Amino acid sequence: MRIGEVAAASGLTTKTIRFYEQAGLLSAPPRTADGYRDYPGQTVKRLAFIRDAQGAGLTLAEIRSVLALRDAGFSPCTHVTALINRHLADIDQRLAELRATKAVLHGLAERAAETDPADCTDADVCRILTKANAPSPNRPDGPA
Amino acid sequence: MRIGEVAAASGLTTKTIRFYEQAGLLSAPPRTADGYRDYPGQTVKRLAFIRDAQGAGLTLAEIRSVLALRDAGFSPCTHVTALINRHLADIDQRLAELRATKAVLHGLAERAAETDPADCTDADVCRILTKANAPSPNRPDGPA
DNA sequence: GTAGACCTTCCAGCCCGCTGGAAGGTCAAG
DNA sequence: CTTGACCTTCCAGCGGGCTGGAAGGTCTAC
Repeated sequence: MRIGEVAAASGLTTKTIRFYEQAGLLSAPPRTADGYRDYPGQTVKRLAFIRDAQGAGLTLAEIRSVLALRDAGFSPCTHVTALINRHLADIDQRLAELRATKAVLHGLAERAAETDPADCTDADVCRILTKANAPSPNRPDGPA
Repeated sequence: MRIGEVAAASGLTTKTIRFYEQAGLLSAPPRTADGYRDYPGQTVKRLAFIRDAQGAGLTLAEIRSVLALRDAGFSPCTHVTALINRHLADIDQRLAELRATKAVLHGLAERAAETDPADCTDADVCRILTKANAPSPNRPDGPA
């Protein structure tokens, strides 16, 4: 099938499909006499897999690694399990960061509510934001 | 003071400071006779403010808008409050997304635990990740 | 013959917040 | 005089996942 059909069947754009090829997620398909890409039907499944894996939060690079294992004849189960666990850990960390930021913002919102704009002088830029990190005993550091 | 001193005092790099100038967060300082940037002492405070605001999760574009208001002689309080509230909303949404992804991954991890690699055939790429082939009877699928 | 739907390639840009490097100028110390 | 620290400019790239456009080839239908 041609790229447009694959696109329609998979819900992606032709651009994205070519991009995936270029990114190593799809191998280059055979070409018709006039140079058009001629995909086997499984490509649609492969793209569906990519979608699923993306939905699970895997990056294209990770998905590529899974596909490469499979393409090389290995069962990627162990690898996939490791990826899943790593992503779970990442997510937990990200959740913690977000919650910390949320707490900071809540504090600021409170402060905003009780701040008189008249107190906000030029020197401070903005009194609401200025001392944000100061009173906190343990600052979450680094723009992660 | 020269850019290096400002960098040392603020904990940023000279690169970053020049970048901030270019990004409109700092106005171009006067120059010494030999063309070096010659910053007033307040710049360090302004940079500290930028850090604080970043710590609160504001983007540089937002911080620029706050600074612009202040520089124009307005009190940015209302604006800042709106930004804070918007960020809180964003964070809640992001938290929800992350939790959803986490749930998906947990489901996958479970499936991984009970999947026999031998069942994982070439056609599937990986049975753990493939949604369509999921034979689990009790998996409510709800993409967030 | 001509429109238009499809395909091809390659290059560029998007967002965000920097970071690195090249190539040069300026100053103080030894 | 040389070394080295500092400063200047400009340009490029990172990661992630595409997306857009230009400029062209090819097929079908009318």
